[in-house]
Amino acid sequence: MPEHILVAVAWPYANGPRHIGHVAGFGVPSDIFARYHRLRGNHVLMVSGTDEHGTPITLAADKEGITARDIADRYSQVIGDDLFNLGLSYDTFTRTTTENHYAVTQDLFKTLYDKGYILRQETLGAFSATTGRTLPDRYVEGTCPICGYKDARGDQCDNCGNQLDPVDLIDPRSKVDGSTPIFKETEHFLLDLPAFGERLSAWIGSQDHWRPNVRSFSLNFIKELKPRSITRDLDWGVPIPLPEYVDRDDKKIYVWFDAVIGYLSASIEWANNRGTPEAWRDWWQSPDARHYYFMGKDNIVFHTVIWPGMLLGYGAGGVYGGGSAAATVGAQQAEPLQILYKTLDSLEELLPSDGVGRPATPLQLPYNVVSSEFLTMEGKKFSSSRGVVIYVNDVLSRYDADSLRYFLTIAGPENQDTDFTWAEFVRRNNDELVATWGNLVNRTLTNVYKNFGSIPQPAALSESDAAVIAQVEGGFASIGELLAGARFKAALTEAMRLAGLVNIYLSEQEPWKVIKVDRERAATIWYTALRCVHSLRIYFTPFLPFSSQKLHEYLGHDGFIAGPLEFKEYTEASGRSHRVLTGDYTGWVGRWELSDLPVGQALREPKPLFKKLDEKVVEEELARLGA
RNA sequence: GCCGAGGUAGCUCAGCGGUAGAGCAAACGGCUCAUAAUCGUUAGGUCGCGGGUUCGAAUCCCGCCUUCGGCACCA
Repeated sequence: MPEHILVAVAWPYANGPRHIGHVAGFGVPSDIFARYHRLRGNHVLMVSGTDEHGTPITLAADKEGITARDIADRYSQVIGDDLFNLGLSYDTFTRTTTENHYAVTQDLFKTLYDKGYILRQETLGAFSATTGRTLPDRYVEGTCPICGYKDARGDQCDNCGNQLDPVDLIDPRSKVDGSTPIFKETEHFLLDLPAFGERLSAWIGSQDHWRPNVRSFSLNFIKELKPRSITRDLDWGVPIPLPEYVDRDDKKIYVWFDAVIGYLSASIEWANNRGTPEAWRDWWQSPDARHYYFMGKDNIVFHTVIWPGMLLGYGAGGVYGGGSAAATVGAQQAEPLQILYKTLDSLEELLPSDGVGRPATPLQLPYNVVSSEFLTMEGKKFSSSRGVVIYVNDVLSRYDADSLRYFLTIAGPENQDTDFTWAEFVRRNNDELVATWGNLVNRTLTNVYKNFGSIPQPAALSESDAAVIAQVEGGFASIGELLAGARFKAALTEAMRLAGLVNIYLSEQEPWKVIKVDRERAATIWYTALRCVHSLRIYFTPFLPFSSQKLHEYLGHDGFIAGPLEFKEYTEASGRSHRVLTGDYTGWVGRWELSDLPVGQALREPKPLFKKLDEKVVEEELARLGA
């Protein structure tokens, strides 16, 4: 039975281009996972988008004298291009600035508010005297009241390590322009996380299949749950859906609150865009669906505690959870919802159209939260400001996506921090990817193409022929199990080991010698190698989609085993349009199972799958870093 | 400071209660179909330090050293 698998990928923040550490942590792993499950015949929905609200984007905009939307537009484009070029096969990669996302976010907020899970509280906040903008704690600097250190930050003193409150700093100043901040009382909304404490504790405690660090970290975190602020004093965000706030420009929903809702809103957008507006429910309201979230370790609690808390609170309520707009927009709530959405022109189009009568069903909680560690760069932390950074775009402009995907999988930060160095990148590419897998494919295809032109008819298989075939074909089970368990590094290692077995087999059999005396035996040896390559092609497809597609074609097969992605433009009610990264993956032909190697099928002229890199690129890239 | 994760061969990492592993780098040999690719052999570690539990610990517990992450208004 095919399963419904939601692959929910962390939303890259659109205040600049993303570096390879970001795609190493969640982009490539999530894509491998999604492609594997598609090969298994499961119904995969892979969603994400650019995260476009929040203070850093407004600051970047101020710096350039343009609007926050300008910044978000620019980097949403850049990031989308990067993900496309890396071959990340999202069903929908959208943005948090769509009307759809605003509507879903406001529904979540309003529903939680109506249910009493959102509290109101007056707090003291810092504001810039020059711009009137809010200053987050870390953007206020001053003298530490405890140790006297002159450049303490509002949230913490880097000298004595004590946690601070910006109000207590002596001679506070704005980190942005040095002006003295103004402190004033402001009302905020807080998510009542303690209300979910027991349920979260029981739920997390029972998730035995999570990676241990994710589970223990989360369990520890919820020991001391406090209400968490979900609004900010800033003009760039989703409007607060309450009559007294919805039109105000000085207070919006906190970016993290809306960002996690993106998983749901993007699923709904996907369903709408393809003309089946209810289809998202097969993932979100089906108890059999499994949700996998991919992110870096700094985001764990947002996905294991805060978002699940929001989902628990929302339950089967709200416009989306209840199964239909009509069911929840009953007599009592019809009016507030009108106010709620009055900034939108056409609410109806955004709401489910035919869900009336569907039983209220709570939205699904995460099944697994797959968190990665961090990638470092030549031994140092990535830092855009200090120039310790390699942008995805930069790498892809000079090297193949599959080379980068290979490195980020085999040497990525799956279980612990790992280091990217150009020397390792070149070595992994040349000595592993090219030498083991690329070379096996190349020597096999060129020999067969040259000597037979098509897949040769084998005679009876010898014991060693059968043995190597059996070992390689065992990969469907062994590699499949590793992939299903999100153990990507081990899975790729196993695939490489199996490819190596075939190289050994060929060295022992020496078909290039045999062919001079016994053409039929040589044909059998090459058939055996081809049959292994034919299966290995499937194993490598999730990891290396571009080269696997080429191999698929060289073997004489038709159709896409890993086909093209596409951008589509969608226009919403307001008339504003946005670009979505998507693709039609249902027509792809590969299956994660043994398939016949058709004897007599003509091969297409093979070319090397991968490029060997000159050792000089190490020096060149290091020089580029220094410059 | 509190919480958490890591410190294993020259390098990058896997193993996480049962005689120390892989790849690369190093040394030697075979092969020459293949992107001078490949195949084989050898060498290389008191598994951060100190205690403890156990028949047995890299693997569990305690302490210390060290690196990194989180600690509510950066995402």
